[in-house]
Order: sequence, then C-alpha cells, then structure tokens
Amino acid sequence: MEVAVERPTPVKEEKRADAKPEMAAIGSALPIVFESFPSTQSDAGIKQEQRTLEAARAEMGEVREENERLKTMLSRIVSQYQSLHTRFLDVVKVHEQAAKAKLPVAPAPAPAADVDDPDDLVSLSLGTRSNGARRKGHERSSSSSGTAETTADEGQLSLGLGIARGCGLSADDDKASGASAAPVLNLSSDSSSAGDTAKPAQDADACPPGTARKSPSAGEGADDEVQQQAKKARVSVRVKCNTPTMPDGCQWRKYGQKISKGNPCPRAYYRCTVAPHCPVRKQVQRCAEDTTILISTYEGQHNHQLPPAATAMASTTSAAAAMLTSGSTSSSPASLAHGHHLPLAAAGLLGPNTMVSTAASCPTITLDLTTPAAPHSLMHPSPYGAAAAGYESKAVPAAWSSGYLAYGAAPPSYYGKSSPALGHLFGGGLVGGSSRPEQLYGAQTYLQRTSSLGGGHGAVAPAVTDTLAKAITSDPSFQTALVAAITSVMGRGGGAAAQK
DNA sequence: CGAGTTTGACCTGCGC
DNA sequence: GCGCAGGTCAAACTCG
Repeated sequence: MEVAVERPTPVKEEKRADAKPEMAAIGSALPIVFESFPSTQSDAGIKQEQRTLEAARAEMGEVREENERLKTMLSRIVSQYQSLHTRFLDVVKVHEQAAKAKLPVAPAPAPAADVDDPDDLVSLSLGTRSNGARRKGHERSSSSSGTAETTADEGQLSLGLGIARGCGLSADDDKASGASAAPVLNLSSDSSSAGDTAKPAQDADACPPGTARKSPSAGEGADDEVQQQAKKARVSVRVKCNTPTMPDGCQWRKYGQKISKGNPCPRAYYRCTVAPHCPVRKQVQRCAEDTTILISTYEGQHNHQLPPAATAMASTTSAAAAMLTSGSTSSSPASLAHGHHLPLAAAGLLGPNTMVSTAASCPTITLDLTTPAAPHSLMHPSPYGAAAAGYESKAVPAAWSSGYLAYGAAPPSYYGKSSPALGHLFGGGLVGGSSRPEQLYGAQTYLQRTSSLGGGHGAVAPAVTDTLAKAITSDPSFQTALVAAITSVMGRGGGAAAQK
C-alpha cells in the first residue's frame, strides 16, 4: 500500500511552523529528495511553493495513516466475522436442539414475524451457490426433524453473489455453514408465482439464449425457485453519466433496443460477453426527467471470473441483490406488494437513496447514486440500541455509495492495486493513491466515526464485539446488512486474489 | 472478414 | 380472446 508521490516543482525543504507536528514528522519521513531552489525566485514564490508542499505532505500523511488504519480495520473485521460466525453456529446448534426437543414438526414461520423475532436466524453463509439444485425452505420446514446434514443440504441459504468465482469466503464458508444446522430462511418470492419463473439461471447457463425463455417443466420449477429468485432479483443503478453506458468493467454486447412507454429515451439491452453463455444481462436507459442520469439494471449472476473493475461493481450489486432477496423474506408480503423501503432502509442500512421495489414481476433494488450519500444519513439513532453496533451497520451504505461514486471516476486498473478490498469498500480512492476529495470522503467519514465511536484509532472494545454478536444473531436484517458488507469486502479481495 | 450494432419482427406475459 | 408492452431474435448493416 504505497501512496504515489508527485511533486509539481522541486523546492527547498523547510518545515512550516504552522504545520501539524505529526503531519510534519510523517512528511519529513517520506523519501523525497529535494533540490536546491533557484535563487532567482522571489520569496513570495518560495513561500507559496512551500505551502503547497506542506499541504501535499500533510495530505499524504493523512492518507498513509488512514491506509494503516484501514488495514487494521479489515483484519479486525475479518477476525470478528469469523468469531461471530463461530458463535452464531453455536447458537444455531442450541436453537436446533431446542427445536428438536420441542417440536418434531416445525410449523412454517410467518414471514411478517421474521424481522422482530430474535429466534429466527439466518445463516451468514457467504459465497456462491453451487450448481446443484436447492430445495425450497418451506419444504424442509414441513418435513419432520432431520439430521444436521439433511438440514444443511436442504435449508441452507446461500446468498447469491455476482462473482461466480473468486469470492474469498466462498468455499470455506460454504463448508463451515454447510456443516451446521441452520434454520430455514424462506426465499420464496412475494411477487412471483411458480409459474412466473421462465428464466432458470442454470438453464440459461447451459442452454443458448434463445432457449432460456422456454417455460420449465413443472418439476423443475419448485427445485430451482431459489435460484430463479436470485436471478430475477435485479439491481438498478442510477448514476450521472455522460457516456452511452456506465463503464462497469464488464464486456457487453447489445442485442436489442426498445422504446418503452413513458420514456422517450430508448432502452438498450445488453448481454455479458465475457463468457459464452453468461446469463447476466443489463438494461440501460436514460432517465426521462434528466437525461444525464443513466439507469443501469443488472440481472443474473456471472458464471465466470470477472476482471477486477467488474468485480467491484458485481460485488456491490450482488450485495444489494442479496440484501434484496433476504430483505424480502423478512418483510410482510402485504407491505412488499407496493414497493417500499424495507426495514433496512428505514433503519438507515441502505442509505437514503436506495429503494427496494417488488411491485414488478421481478424484485428490484434501486441504488440512486446521482447524489452522494448525505453524511447525516449515517447519524440516525441506532435501531439496535448499541451505538457501536449501529455504527458498524451503517458503514455499509457509505461503502456502497462511495464505491459506486468512485467507480465511475476511476480507471479499471484502479482496483487492481494493493488492498483492493478496502479499495472497493471505500471507493478505491484512498488506497489507490488518489487524493480526490470526493473519493476520500467515504473513508474519512468512516474513520471519523470510528475514532469518535470506537475510542480513537479504531480500537474496538470486546464489549462492542459482544454487542455486535447480539445484534447480528437477533435481527435478520442486521445479518443481511453484515453479509452485504462482508460480501462486498471479501468479494473484492477474493476476486483480486483470483486474478493473480 | 469478424465482431458489434441496428432495427423490424416475433414471442410472451399481463390486464381488460 | 384481444391488445398492449416488455423482452428477445436474427438478418442486415457498419466498422475496424
């Protein structure tokens, strides 16, 4: 993690008296060789250059410090996740044993009660689904109490990721969670019936595009419902962009264009061409009200490894999609029927510009990135009581937003540099050596809050970990938010590692 | 010449 | 059943 140093002009090294002591120390430690300044230059010019130098040096010092803190933070997040995961598995085992002792046949849980019921737990399994068919959750719940292995096979929720391969937690965590007996999280769609599943993801992988629209046989529909749900889940991104399409790092081939009702701007249809039969498609359409706003809607999961730049986008959209599918299971169908902000959004987890809609045949999550996430949006009172826990969860939308906003401004190679996970999480601007204020914003706000809430320098007390564990194990929405955050981080790290 | 784009036709789902 | 709208196909076209 190195910060690129670029000096506009060589000036004589001289510490400024008004510079912060720590910044001056850091700046003086930098391996910069200063040349003697031409004597013909005026004193005013020299002072101006020195001011510029000191400002740049201070900025570099800050960036370097924050880079170090981010490194520490990432390792802490990973270790905390592992510890929480272990504890979660313990809780799940206890819960299952208690359920076995009480009820031989578990009744199907009411979806509306999921959010507030601390006993309803979901697996924090990260990684991609295997190609094998997964049974619906309620099938398992209607069956008699099975062994732990049976439960893991049939009821495990795997959050779909856009990164088909290369997700850092994929294999290990699938095994870890697969070995546990996780209660069922019903992924049944609130808006799509079994008959409305004309696009099985795996079929699309194996068959030519033309056959993907064929209706599946009656037997396949039930088995693939979870995957179909994941595929049909869409992530729509609104971003200000002057180019015809948003540069998301993936290769797309346009296969159609249509004028849709209510919008004079044509909607373009693109297919991912990185892999021959990649099922991922996207629709691009300009906003009718503001033609500078580009609305890109992504659908499906990549069946191939993605370039680093595309991984950043895919992991973010997939995290949103995961939150969408997960969130739809923990909200009442009635409230979901008309498109609304999920409890996550209400709690500030999705940010003010995120909209979840399930009114259409395909549930869609819209990330409105036309305006940066407002700082005050991260300051809402924590719905979980503990300030630290609330703070940690609120880092999720900030990371998303800054990641997206920086995404459009950064070249694809931007994300291939050191510490790509954090680069994605915080928009890449920090670790990539850029000092663009808008790119630094997300990380700085994050760190500022870390300092204020975590006791300075990002130190997290053990009590915070306990609070996090309680919050995560007691609220499915929080679990989903954490999954999204970790998915985003690990997806980037794993994707970049797989590139090597 | 191959890859990508354009564009009219066709298919499918949905509401009336 | 009919019409509409969204989505997709595929032949024609363009471009490097």
